[in-house]
Amino acid sequence: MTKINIKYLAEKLNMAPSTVSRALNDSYEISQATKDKVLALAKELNYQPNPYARSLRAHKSKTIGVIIPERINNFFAQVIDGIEAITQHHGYHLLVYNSHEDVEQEKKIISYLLGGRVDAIVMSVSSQTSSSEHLAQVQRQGIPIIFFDRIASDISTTKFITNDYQSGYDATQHLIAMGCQKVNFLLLSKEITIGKERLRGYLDAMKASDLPFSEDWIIQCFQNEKDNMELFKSFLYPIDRPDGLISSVEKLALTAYHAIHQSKLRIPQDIKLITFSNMKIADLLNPPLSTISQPAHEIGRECANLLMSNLKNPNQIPIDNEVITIPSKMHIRQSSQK
Amino acid sequence: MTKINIKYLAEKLNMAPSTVSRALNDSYEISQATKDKVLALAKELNYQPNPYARSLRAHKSKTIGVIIPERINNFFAQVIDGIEAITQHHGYHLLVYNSHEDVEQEKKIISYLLGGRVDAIVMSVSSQTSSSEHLAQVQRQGIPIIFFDRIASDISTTKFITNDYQSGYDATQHLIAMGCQKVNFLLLSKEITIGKERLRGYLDAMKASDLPFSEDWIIQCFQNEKDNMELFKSFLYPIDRPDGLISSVEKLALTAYHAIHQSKLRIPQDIKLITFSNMKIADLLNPPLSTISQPAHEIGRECANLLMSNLKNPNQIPIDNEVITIPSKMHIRQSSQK
DNA sequence: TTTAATTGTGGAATCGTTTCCGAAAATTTC
DNA sequence: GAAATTTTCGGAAACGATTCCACAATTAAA
Repeated sequence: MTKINIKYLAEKLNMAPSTVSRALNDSYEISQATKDKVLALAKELNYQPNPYARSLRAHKSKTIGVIIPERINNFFAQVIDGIEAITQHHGYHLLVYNSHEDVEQEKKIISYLLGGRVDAIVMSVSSQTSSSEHLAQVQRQGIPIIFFDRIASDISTTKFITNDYQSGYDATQHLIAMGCQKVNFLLLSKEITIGKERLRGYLDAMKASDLPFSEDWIIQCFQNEKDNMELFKSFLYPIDRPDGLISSVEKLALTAYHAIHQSKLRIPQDIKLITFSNMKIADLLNPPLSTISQPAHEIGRECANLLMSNLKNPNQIPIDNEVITIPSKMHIRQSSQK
Repeated sequence: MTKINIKYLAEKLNMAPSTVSRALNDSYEISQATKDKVLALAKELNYQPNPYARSLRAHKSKTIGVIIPERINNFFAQVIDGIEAITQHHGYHLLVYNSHEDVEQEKKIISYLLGGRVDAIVMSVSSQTSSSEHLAQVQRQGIPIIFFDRIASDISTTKFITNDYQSGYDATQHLIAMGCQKVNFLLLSKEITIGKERLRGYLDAMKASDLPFSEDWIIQCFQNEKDNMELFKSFLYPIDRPDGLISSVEKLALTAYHAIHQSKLRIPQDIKLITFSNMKIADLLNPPLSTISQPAHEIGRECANLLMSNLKNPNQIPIDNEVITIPSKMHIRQSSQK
């Protein structure tokens, strides 16, 4: 099978490669007659330009790198769908990577992307990520990078988050209003910003209430599900167990559901629960699960829109250093009601 | 910012670019002394090879195209995780596309990939896909393509599926054993092979039983959730409603759950239900949902392993035309029991 | 000591596309 | 009808890495 490239077309047409290239790109310098001939043959032979030759020449890859900490997660899947919805129209492709909540993995992925494989990166950092040196390096290479949800605060760029503080506050207040006396907060890791913000909302709401509070109501959870199961059971059995739980991520809430069921406790009679989650079927759970859902698709679209307009601009304007908040929605269901 | 490429390194080191290249690639022709010098400078300046120059030269992109019909779906997410687990070790990158169950979209994606952007494609076809001409074109271009789950039977390549027929048969038999007299089958679309196979299993199990059967027990569903909700309610209200449901895809089962709840029917007392699904939290639903779960991660790994060994081989050996079956597992939960 | 083999390196071509630079050919202007 | 444009196209360089080919320099063999 002979490869059909511009040179081949040029020979067939008895023209110079430059002419063929210009005709294919609809250059004003080429006569309509020539264009027609070239386009006709190109279509007939089903010519497809080599993207790598183009990228090499143009120093643009027309691809965006997307790094997420977890793939089996509705939130991230929706965000990627949102990104793709926009980038597709601009002819961009998506290179998607899963860091599995592992900094080392994240660094490795970043290093792959440093050679110019992508024109920009949009990512949500892993829960382990504390230092952001590897992310700063990306910027030094001149590759635009933006964050969503789990952001690296010390990198100067635009970050898209939801109103994590307010949601944490509201969720806590809601549980208290429903009669909870001892609301615990399930935290995946202290490193990630959203965890911090959501926690801050929880803490302020606790302070604003007349209820007692103890530091050990903040439950520092593990990455591992089994460890968490042990942990949860251990604080569910005692007589002074919590009567309300706020989970900062979906995964922990589901493990909590399992743990509570196994402990023969009833939701919401014995313990009420609300979680941050984009699960679609929260209302099908037993009992229906109260959630705070993030506008995932919109976040993805906003990320992509920002990048597209930045990349379209030939003069490398740095991306604004700002945090854009897109509000979440609280869905009160049975799991957190009286 | 000056770009650090081989030529730049060569100048700094007073060597020829060819020497630098060979040193970086640890060629046997280069002395250790030279290698050391080159590697040292490369590390110091954090040299990153340009992947596009490489791809252009080598006619290899080190990227795999992955096309799925739905991103917000545990099964496909797990498959991609499985693919990535393997390809990563071989230095391959994943370009992921969502066809949104739309053939036209699928064709468009395929056309993007025709220019040599990817070294191979692994995909699950959209439920609308009946003709496979666009897929045949990929092969004619010399790009290996393999399928999983939703396969294109008439394309000569390896396809990974689960024992759809057997699972459909077993699930039907299970419902009958639980006392169902009228088991309906929810089908997303007749076009897709898994739907067909699962349906065939259902039909054979029905035949093998002593129960009556009618063609209209096969419920042809829509893509749209609202339409399906109407449809489901319409057959749930009558007195001769089914007392058992098999759903060929997760989405339909969840809509059915909603419809059944709204119809004030009880699962499993009034109607039993089992579905093909890789949902992790089936046991948290109300009631816990019986599922047939596919070995998604393993399917992904198998796909990737096959491609990696095929791509490693320099002589373009065509991929075997065979169907490999990896068995699913049936998880009986409350929704389908007495 | 001469010849042959080995080792280490440089020069240049190549991958496929785009674009800068020129230069015919066609057209317009005076 | 000559000069000035404008239109249309070809040649060649460039992007960055790899590799074929050539050729010194060194070492081994005769």
